Amino acid sequence: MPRGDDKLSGQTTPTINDVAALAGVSKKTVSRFINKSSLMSDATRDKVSRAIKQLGYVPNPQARALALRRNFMIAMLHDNPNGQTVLNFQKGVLAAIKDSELALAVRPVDRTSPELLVEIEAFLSMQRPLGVLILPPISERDDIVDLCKRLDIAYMRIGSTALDDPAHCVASNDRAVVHELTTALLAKGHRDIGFVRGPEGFRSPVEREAGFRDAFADSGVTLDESLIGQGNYRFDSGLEAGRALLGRKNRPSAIFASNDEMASGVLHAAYSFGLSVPDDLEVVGFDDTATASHVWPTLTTVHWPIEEMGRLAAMKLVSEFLGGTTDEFDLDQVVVDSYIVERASARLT
Amino acid sequence: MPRGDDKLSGQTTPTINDVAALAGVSKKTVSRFINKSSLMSDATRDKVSRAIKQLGYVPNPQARALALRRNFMIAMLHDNPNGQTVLNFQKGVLAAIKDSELALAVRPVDRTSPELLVEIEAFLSMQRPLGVLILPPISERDDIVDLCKRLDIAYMRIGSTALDDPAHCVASNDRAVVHELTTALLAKGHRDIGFVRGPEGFRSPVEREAGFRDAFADSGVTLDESLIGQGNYRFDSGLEAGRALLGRKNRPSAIFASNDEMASGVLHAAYSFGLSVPDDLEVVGFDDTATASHVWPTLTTVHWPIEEMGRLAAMKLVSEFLGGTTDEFDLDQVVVDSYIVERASARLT
DNA sequence: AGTTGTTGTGACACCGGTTACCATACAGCA
DNA sequence: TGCTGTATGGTAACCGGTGTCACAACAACT
Repeated sequence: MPRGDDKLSGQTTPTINDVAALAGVSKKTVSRFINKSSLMSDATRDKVSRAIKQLGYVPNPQARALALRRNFMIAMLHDNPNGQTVLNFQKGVLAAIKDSELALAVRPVDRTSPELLVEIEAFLSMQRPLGVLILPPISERDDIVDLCKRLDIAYMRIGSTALDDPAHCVASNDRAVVHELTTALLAKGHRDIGFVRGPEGFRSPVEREAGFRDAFADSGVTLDESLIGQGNYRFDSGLEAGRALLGRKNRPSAIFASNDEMASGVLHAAYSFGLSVPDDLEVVGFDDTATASHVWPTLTTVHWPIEEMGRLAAMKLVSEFLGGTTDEFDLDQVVVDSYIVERASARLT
Repeated sequence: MPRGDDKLSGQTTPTINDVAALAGVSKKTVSRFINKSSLMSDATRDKVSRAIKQLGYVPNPQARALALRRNFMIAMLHDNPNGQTVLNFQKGVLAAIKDSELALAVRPVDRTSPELLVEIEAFLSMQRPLGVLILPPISERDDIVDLCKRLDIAYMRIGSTALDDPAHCVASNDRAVVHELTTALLAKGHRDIGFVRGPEGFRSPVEREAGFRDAFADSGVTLDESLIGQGNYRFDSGLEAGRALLGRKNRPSAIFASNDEMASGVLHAAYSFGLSVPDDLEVVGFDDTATASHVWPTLTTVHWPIEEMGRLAAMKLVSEFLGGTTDEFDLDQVVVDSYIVERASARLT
């Protein structure tokens, strides 16, 4: 006579109780095993391990979430600064957590909304992620970080410069690489180099601009301030700034745009003036998004390692909870190096 | 003498018990209210409602997840077919669930992996989302859909043509719009029109190609099969196919690439042959991603309403659980219309 | 040998909801 | 008035884990 359970045995997933019963221990002991408690005898560990394997037991994340008051997921908080960028970052994060049981929740926000903090708090206290990855530019906002601390949610800030102690941030060295690139342009003989700045009020544009200015200072070349144009990281702003720069009586011989999208805009501006790139004008960008290799001519740019940063940030965040898999990563690492990618829009050598 | 609770009153979030106590009812009654049970007197409903408002009570999703065996999130399953596309879809989904308490989990998979189904099953049974949005091309796989049914997880398939009953799919009318576009090219006098096909084995490329062929048939023009090149939706394949087409003795006067990325590749091919677009060659793409407006000349393309599809799909999926907010949407809608966007790479009028 | 300290294990309450089932109150009916 | 039926509310068990704490076993001390 079949037991009630039997007809469902294929459907029903084993619980911690089943494992405990099979191993002949209490559920607490199984829980200890799952959480890698050191207070266990090898004999017990073995019994439990065998039972788990035999039943194909997998702990229920919802139950753990309730008991631990944390969901088994990490969240990405961003302000949609650049579509491609977010996607690349996301790719890195997903690569890092692929083999874990974690999910990735994506949460875009609007930094101009007065409700920003309230919305983020609602999201975080609702979903209670294990940790949050905060992308630039909102990674610079201390109020959001304070919120995470108050809610006791781990966080990782992504920036163009270190924003916090090493345990809580991952950064790129924008300033240094822009310095390098600008120096190369100066060494090539360019004197009138236009610069298209990113949006005001955030650090990444400031860093990139600082690298540009540093290079002039270090090379002893005077920077013509009127060659610095304002943009907002978007295509149209690059087009506009490019038109303004190229419309001058003595137009620049090279233009550095703070990101690829604006650099594409500059290319369009150049074409609309009938200029040929790189013969009449050299153009460089920053980010190395797909756009950089799809425009014509292909963009000489800086590879911004946003995907690697995503992977590193996720690893650092997750290592607190999962432990172990830190082999291939130095979790104290903060800076991921950018590097120059030379393509057709500017020859640097 | 302060009670123990008091010093935490600002920190601790109210539970269903607090609401029940304040309203003077049992937690079951509060639960009934939350789940919109009809078996309640107006007086009780009012008491509970007031208490909830007063305490600012929000049901704990983790607890509900455990009891209901469903997590309050929806998942996006995709095979990273095109970065920009996934991002745009994601945008639509997020717009749809913005005001709900749902989270969006993103889960890329590798359709060539032999472990595909196992991985998806692990993910779904682990996270137990309310529903899954399946993007093309894996939306075409019935085994994944069967898996969802078996796990009792709602699903929504996204495709270039209806893939299921109206309750479970959202589609675009690729075939019709390609027909329209091709017809316009033919009407303009083009006879040798190159076509760059998408990857083999999936429906969307087939649909787009079918629209192309239909237009020739309906216009009574003979299609030169050798003008059909194979691509895989990626830039490089467009470049290669473009080179092949343009290297022929009698090169085509227009090329239709099945997506924008390949169309960009075709543009590069044209430049490498010293051809001017649109004067020597007209090029059209498909998707209307950011790339289309960033390349030079800007691409005449088809706006593929992937963002709108994301919004619609999410609304349809979520409406089953949340009810209500269906005002602005026709939830039986399956097809979202694409339309032609005329830019500089081809003039159609 | 008796005391202390350390380590491994289990009993039980708890996380914050939902569901099954039972207990009322009250209306309609004979 | 008593009986039944239907609303409504309450109780306890449950979802599947984790935390606290008591306790047993055993080694290392006086």
